[in-house]
Amino acid sequence: MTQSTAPATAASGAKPTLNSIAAATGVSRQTVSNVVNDPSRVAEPTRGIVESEIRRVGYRPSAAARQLRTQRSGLLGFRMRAVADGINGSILDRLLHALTERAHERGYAILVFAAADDDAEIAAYDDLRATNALDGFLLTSTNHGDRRSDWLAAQGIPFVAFGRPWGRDDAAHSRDHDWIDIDGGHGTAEAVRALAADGARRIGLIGWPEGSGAGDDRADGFRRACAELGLEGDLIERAEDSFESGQESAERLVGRGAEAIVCVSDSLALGAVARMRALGRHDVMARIIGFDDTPVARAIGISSVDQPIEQAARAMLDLLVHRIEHPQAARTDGPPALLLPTVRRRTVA
Amino acid sequence: MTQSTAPATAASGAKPTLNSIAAATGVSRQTVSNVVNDPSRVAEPTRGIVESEIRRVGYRPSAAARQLRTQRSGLLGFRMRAVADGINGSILDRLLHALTERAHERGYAILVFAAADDDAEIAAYDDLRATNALDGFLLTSTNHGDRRSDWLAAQGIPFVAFGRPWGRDDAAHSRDHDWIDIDGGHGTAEAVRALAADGARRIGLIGWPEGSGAGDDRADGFRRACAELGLEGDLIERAEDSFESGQESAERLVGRGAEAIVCVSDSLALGAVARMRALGRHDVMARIIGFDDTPVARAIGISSVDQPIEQAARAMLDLLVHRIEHPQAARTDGPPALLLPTVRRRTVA
DNA sequence: TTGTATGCGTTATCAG
DNA sequence: CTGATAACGCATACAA
Repeated sequence: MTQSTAPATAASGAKPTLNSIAAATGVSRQTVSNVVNDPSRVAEPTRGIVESEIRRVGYRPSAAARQLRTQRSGLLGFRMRAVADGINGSILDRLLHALTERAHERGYAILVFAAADDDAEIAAYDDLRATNALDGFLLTSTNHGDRRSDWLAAQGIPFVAFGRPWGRDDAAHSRDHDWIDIDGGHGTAEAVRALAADGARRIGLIGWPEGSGAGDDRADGFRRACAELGLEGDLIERAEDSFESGQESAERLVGRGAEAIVCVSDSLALGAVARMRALGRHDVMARIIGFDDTPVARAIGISSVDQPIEQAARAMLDLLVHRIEHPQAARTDGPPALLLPTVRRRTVA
Repeated sequence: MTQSTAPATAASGAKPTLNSIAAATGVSRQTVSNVVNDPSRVAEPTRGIVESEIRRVGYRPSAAARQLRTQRSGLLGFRMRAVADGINGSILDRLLHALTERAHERGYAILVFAAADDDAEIAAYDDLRATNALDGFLLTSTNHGDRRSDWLAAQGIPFVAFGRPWGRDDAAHSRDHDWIDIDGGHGTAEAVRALAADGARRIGLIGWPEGSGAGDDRADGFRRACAELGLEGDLIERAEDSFESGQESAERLVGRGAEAIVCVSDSLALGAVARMRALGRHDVMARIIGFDDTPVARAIGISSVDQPIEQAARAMLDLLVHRIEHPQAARTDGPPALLLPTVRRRTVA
């Protein structure tokens, strides 16, 4: 156990290669390659010998050589976005974490890159694909008329989006490409139901400005649930995603008679809670539900809609890896999965 | 402007290569290579022709081929850690964002990988280095007797750490390897000074349990500043990094007579603020300073020590890229830079 | 200044 | 079941 972590770097001199172990075992290089890539093809006496030599010298195939030959890199691209808010902006960081682990399990690694906007992102795709031969891309924050997915699809580059193809919701188009999403509308609807079960009748929503796919979806869920329950569904304020917006919108909503509030983000919820506390409206403060179940919400005790990010990451990788490894395969049947978030109830300290 | 983003994928058939453009321009492949890698070596009539052809067909060198030849990948490794807290855990996410941008500027890309613990991280180094030929690694969260840096140094693999080589603080050892760090002690000291300037005499500290490099450093800075100012320096509580710890420690500190509190993280500060508010101690609440200047602190209005992460990222990349591209170069003179954080004063809403 | 030859480590094809 | 041969795209020494 002198070097449990570094299998065989110290002992040998030069880096082991197919050739070197072929020479050492007296078989052809091709046979060694077969032992590595398709062991069933080589008969037992030989295979054992080669395998043990491979272990002995700690041979690892060269990704570069393999990539040169196969035109595949085992790399997946993920664009880093500037953290907008940081409170719930962390949702994408959680996603990246989860994707990294899942990718590793499946033999892929993730290459992160920076891009200022969607056009820069497309340029980066082009570049990374041409030079580094990335096998596919992981898209986030899709939106109406997203040019990125169009471009990738046109190029025939495998990718999967976290987010629906907004704006092309007829059945035909929704299968335009692989995607996975979380049913935000279901989340806000559940939030409304939870609040109603608490006895609230006049429930308000603090949403994002109209026009964003995810934002409109969450607003729709809110209205749907209100209609179902026979509640007034127009207690809606829309504002950009920030603490301040949460404060102001919340105040406006209680001014309009709201007894409870659903927020489409924890930033907004945090602001709403703060303002309600400041106004002495502890009744409303106890009935605020945020979105994303961020650490802050957990700490403060704000109820929040929890998105199954880990599950989404796994699904994204399943889709993408399948697309990469079976390029010719027909699209999978049925619509892609829409994962369901869960409301976490808490009590503000 | 039909394809501003995809220079030349549509027009040509096969992917352009050195050979193909050599053939097209009637020069040798080597000359084309020179035009790409060392334009000064080729004379004007030729160079212009080749360059325009390169642009025309949108040629991009193959990273795989280049890597196979040069044994360099242009890839830097960064380990993703499980988000401990999320409130200030985001500091590493900020770092990754910044590193990604800086790396891009210098022609490198970042490969993120998952590892459960430091041993797994070392195993990952070994693996990524052997297969993907990563050029170097970016370490975070260094600690006492860090085995990762020892291993990397022993292997002669370029790397740079975000964090000092804790525990080997004699001058000789502090130059063991490249690192960059932020002077946490300076941050807490500044916080103490700011609070003292506000008139506070009995200032408390909520720190992390003894034994972590960064934690002890911040505690030291606190004591140093107290001593300087002639203040009592033993109003210290140490607890794990969480909202709850912040609440409890803060309560204990005011029980011991504290009029103001410095926290080594925003999670702790958030807890402290909440508890002070609950206890009606608005005087203390207004004199709490956190650490990391997270979005939450900004939103709530908690003062916080702001770490110059972007600057650190730039410095890390300077160091690492230099080490990669000039392997033989002597270590730079003088001690590595210790960046100074800044106190951001705010008022809790 | 330009061109020629060779090899980086691997896998695919096809023959034995 | 195994092995010889070729090619992936590039860069580096060296020759012209």
